[in-house]
Amino acid sequence: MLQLTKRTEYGLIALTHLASHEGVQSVRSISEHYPVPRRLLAEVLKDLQRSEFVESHRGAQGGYTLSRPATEITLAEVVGALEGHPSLASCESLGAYVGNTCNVEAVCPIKSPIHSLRESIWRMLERTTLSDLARGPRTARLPL
Amino acid sequence: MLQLTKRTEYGLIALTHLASHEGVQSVRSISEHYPVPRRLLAEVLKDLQRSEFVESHRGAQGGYTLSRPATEITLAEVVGALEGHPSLASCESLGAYVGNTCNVEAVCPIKSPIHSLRESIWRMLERTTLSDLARGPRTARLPL
DNA sequence: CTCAATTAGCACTGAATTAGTGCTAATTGC
DNA sequence: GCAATTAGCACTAATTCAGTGCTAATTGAG
Repeated sequence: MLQLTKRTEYGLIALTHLASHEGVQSVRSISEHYPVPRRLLAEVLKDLQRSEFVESHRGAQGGYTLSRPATEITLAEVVGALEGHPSLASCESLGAYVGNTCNVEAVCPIKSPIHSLRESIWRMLERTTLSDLARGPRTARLPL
Repeated sequence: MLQLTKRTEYGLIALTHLASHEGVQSVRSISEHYPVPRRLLAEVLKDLQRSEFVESHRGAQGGYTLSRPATEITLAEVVGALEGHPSLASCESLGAYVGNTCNVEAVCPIKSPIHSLRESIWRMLERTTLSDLARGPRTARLPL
């Protein structure tokens, strides 16, 4: 289904929030701004900490901060960390195709085109940073 | 998971096959060329018939043909028909957002950017036709 | 006119993925 | 000490997806 998972979506929301709000932000304070299951948001932030997109501050008054400038965090990195690099079509990965070539008709007819499609999507994600998202819904003009 | 479903993949393979093979092609004859579950391919072709991408010819010697030139069938149409237009982020569809605006922070910080992301992917799909796929894996240079 | 090949329809099962929750421990400012 | 917070991990429930079973209708060929 050519679409991002909720986790990724929540992750992007959280990161964007961090990008546009100074200081340590707790899960509670972030979740108060968006209609998002707090608990799930917490899980995602833990993931983002493990992937080192954010730094965590434990204890009371704790929370998260971005560990890098928003201009240096690309959507490709975030999406890649939260849901892995997509293969778009299975013929790109393996299974039906042995030794990287279709085992019946020499080469899968759609393999390479689909591959370039994915590459293009990915390049788009690589060109878009958190600060592009943080610019806000009205002014945002993504570099696509 | 930013990736196409098997059904879509099979559909694209079938359509590409039809685009590069003259005359009526039965599910059997198509499936003999690719490592694809015949039965599932048949289901997908039925869908494609309902969406009027192909014309069916019933009875012995029956099968399918493209109902339009391959140059006029875009990936966007096919993907849209087989798996619906992706909303990418759930805040675009509904649920959390009432009346098209986020009910907590006026506007979701990622809504519009995610929206443009999706639009961009979609435009990419709209620029790619079946004949681009049918050009074959080696020569294919998608108009991206 | 019969038969085999084929599409049509539709429901179903099982697997995989995703969404979301429960619980407890560790940390830390106040 | 205590309340707020992150850490970790396991688990359930919901949804989506892949694939199959079965039967009817159609039609060209012999």
